[in-house]
Amino acid sequence: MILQAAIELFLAHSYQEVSVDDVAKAANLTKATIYYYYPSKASLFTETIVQLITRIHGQTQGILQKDIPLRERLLEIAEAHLTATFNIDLDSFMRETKNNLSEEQITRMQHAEEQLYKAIEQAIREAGEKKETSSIDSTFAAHAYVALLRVGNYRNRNGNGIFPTTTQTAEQIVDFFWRGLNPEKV
Amino acid sequence: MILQAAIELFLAHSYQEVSVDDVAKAANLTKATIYYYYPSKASLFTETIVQLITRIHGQTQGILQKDIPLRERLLEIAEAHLTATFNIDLDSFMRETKNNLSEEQITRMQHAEEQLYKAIEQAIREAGEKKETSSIDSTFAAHAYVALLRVGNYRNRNGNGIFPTTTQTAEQIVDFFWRGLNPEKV
Amino acid sequence: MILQAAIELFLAHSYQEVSVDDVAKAANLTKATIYYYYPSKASLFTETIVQLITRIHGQTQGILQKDIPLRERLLEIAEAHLTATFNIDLDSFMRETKNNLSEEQITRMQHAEEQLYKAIEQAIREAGEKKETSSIDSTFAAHAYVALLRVGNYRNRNGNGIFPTTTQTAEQIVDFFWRGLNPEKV
Amino acid sequence: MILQAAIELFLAHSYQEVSVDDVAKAANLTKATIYYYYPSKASLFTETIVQLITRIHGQTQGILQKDIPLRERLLEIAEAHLTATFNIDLDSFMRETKNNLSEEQITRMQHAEEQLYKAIEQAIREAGEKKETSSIDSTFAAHAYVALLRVGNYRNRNGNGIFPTTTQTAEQIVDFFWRGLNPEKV
DNA sequence: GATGAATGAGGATTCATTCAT
DNA sequence: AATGAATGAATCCTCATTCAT
Repeated sequence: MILQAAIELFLAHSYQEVSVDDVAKAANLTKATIYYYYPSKASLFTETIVQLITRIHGQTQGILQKDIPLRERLLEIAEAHLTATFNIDLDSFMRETKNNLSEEQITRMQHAEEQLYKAIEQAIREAGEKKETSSIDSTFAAHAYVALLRVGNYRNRNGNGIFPTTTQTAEQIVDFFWRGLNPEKV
Repeated sequence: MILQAAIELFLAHSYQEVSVDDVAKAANLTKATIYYYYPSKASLFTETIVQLITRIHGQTQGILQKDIPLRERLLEIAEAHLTATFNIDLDSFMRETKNNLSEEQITRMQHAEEQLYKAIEQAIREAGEKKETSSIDSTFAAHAYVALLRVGNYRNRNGNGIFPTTTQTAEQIVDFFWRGLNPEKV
Repeated sequence: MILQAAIELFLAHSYQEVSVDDVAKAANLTKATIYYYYPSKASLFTETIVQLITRIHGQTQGILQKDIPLRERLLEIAEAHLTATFNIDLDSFMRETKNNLSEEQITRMQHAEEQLYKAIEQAIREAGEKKETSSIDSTFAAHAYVALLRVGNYRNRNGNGIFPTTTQTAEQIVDFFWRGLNPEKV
Repeated sequence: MILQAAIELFLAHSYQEVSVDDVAKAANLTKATIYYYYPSKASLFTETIVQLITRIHGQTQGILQKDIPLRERLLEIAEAHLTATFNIDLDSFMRETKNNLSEEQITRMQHAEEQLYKAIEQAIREAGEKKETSSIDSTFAAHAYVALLRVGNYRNRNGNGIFPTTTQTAEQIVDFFWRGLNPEKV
C-alpha cells in the first residue's frame, strides 16, 4: 500500500525531504502511479498524516476506554507512545508544511489532531467529575500531557535519554503530570 | 545584517522552505553576497540558530540570576517566552535538518541548546538544595518546563490559544509545573 | 539521440566548456530530460566517450582484420583517422577530466582506450611473428603510431597542415612509422 | 610571483579548473590584486603559457646549440622533457581554451609554440644538410619528434609507463625517431 | 599597490507534475 | 491501472569581474 510506504518515509524524514519518487520506490511503483491515486504530493501527505493520527487515536481510545484508574491508563499511553517510532506531537509536521498544503488540507489534519486531544481531554474531564482528579482546565491538561510525553523522546548528544528505560521514563512523566494535575492528593 | 534576515525567515518557515535567495532578498543583497560570508546554506543556518539560542540563553540567564524565588523567575521566563515570536524548543528545527547539516554543525547547535537547558537545570537544582523545591531529577525538570512552555504556543483551528491572555497562560503553566515539581508543598 | 549531440559537443569543446544545457539544446530536449537518462554530467560524458572509443575501435578492428599487409592496413587506418572529425588520441580528454569523474568512470574510459591500443598492438605483434616487421616492443609501437597520427591534425596559425592532402599526410606518417619499426628493410 | 603560482596550477589542472581565486591563494594574494596586474583570467593564462613555452624553448635551444651529433642532442631533450613535470605538447592546453581567449591571445601562444617547433626543425634541417640525416620534410620531422615524446608520458591504468626508466624510454623514442628519419643508415 | 565587499551570469541538479500510451 | 518520457521552475553554489577605499 502506498500510504504504508509514505508513512514510514514521512515519519523518518520531513515533508520536503521525501520526494514522490522516494515514496514510489518504497512502494515498488512509479511516480506516475502515485499520481494516479493522489492528485498531488500535498494530498498524499495529508492522507498519510490523517491516517496516522487516526491510527494513534484509535490506539489511544482503546486504552482510554479500559476500566482502570485514569492514572494507569495514562501510564499505558505513555509507554505505548514512547515505544512507538512516531510522535503523537504533530506540530513539527504541521510547521514544515504550512506553505505547501491548502487551507482545507491543513484543516483536515488539524481536525484529526483535535480529535485525539479531545479524547484525552474527555478522559481527564470524566475522571475529574468522579473526583479522581481536580478540576483543572482539561484542554490545558491534555496538551500538557502530550507536551510532557515529548520529553521522553529527548536524546542528548550521546543519544541517551534522561532515564535509562522507557518504563522509568513513562513513570516519571506520569508522576509529574499527575502531581501537576492534583494539587492535594499525592 | 544577514543573520537578522535569516533568523526571521528560518523561524517563520523551515530550513528547506527558505531558499538562500529568500534570505538574500530579505537582506537586500544578492545570493552571491550571502555566499561571500557563509560557505553554504547549512552553515548560514547553523550560525543563525546558534546565535538565536545564544540570545535566548542570555535573556534566560538574565532572569535566572535575579534574586527572587525560583517560581517567580520561571514565571518571568514563561512570559518572555510566550511573548517572543520564537520558540525555545528547537527539536523541530533539528528534525528537519539532520540530513542537511554536517556532524559538526549539528553538534554546535546541540551544544548551544544544551547550555540553555543546563542553565534552567542548575537553577532548579540550586533551589532544590535551598529546600525551595523537592529533589526531582533536575534534567527532567528542565525539559518538562520547556515542554510545557510549548503548550502556550498551541492554537486551535480558529487561532485561539487555550487561555485568553499570555499572562494567564504563563501562570497556568508555572502553576502546573510547580505542582509537578513539589509533591508536598502547594 | 542524446549521445550523438553530446559527442559532437564534447569533441568540439572540452568537458568543462560544454554545459548540460548545451547538450540538451543540441538534442532538442531540456536539461531535465538529459538527467532522466544520465544521472550526472560526468556519467553522460563517460558514456559518450566510451561509445566514441568503441566506435573507433570497431572501425579500426575492421581494417586490422583485413587480409592485406600490415603496412597497408595502417595506411587505411591513418586515412580514416585523418578524415574523421575526431581524434583517436584521448589523453587530452582524460586530462581535463580527472577531477570531475569518479574512479570508476575514469577506469571505464581507460579500459576502452586500452582495448583500442591493444588491437593495434596485437596486429603489430602478429606481423612481427610473420617476419613482416622486426620485434620492437609492440606496446611502444602502438602508442608511437597513434602519437604520430596526431601530427596529421596539426594546423599552423594559417590553418594549414604540414602536407597539402590527407592522403599524402597519411603516407608520410606511415612511411615514417614503418621505418621506425623496421631498421633493416626499407 | 603570480606567474609562478599560475604555472603550477595551470599545469596541474586545466584552464577551467583553476579559478582566479586559486591562483590568488597560491600566490598569497587576493583576487583583486591579480586583477591589478592582469586585466583578465584569459590574459593571465596567456602570459603564463607564453612564459612557460619561452622557458622550454630556451632550455631546448641550449641543448640544440651544443656541438654534438643531432642524435645525442635529441636524446638530451627527450630526457629533459620526460623528467620535467610539464609537457612540451601544448595542444591540449590550446584545445580547452579556444573559446575563452581572444584571437590575439591565441595567436601569441601559437607564435611562441611555433618558435619552439622551428628551433627543432632548423636543427634537423642543418643536420640534413651536413648529410647527418636524410632530407625528410623537417617540419614534419619536428612534429613527429614532439609527438613521440608524448608516448613517454603515457601511463596505463596501474600508473606504469611502457618502459621502466625514463632513460630507457628516451632512448627507445630517439631510436625510433632516428630510424624514421634515416632510411638507409642504421 | 592592495583589498574587502558585492554582484551578474551561469551551471549542475532536483522534483512535482503532466501526458500519451 | 500503470508507466516511461518529458519538462518548467526552483535551488544550491561558483566565479570572473568591478569598485570604492
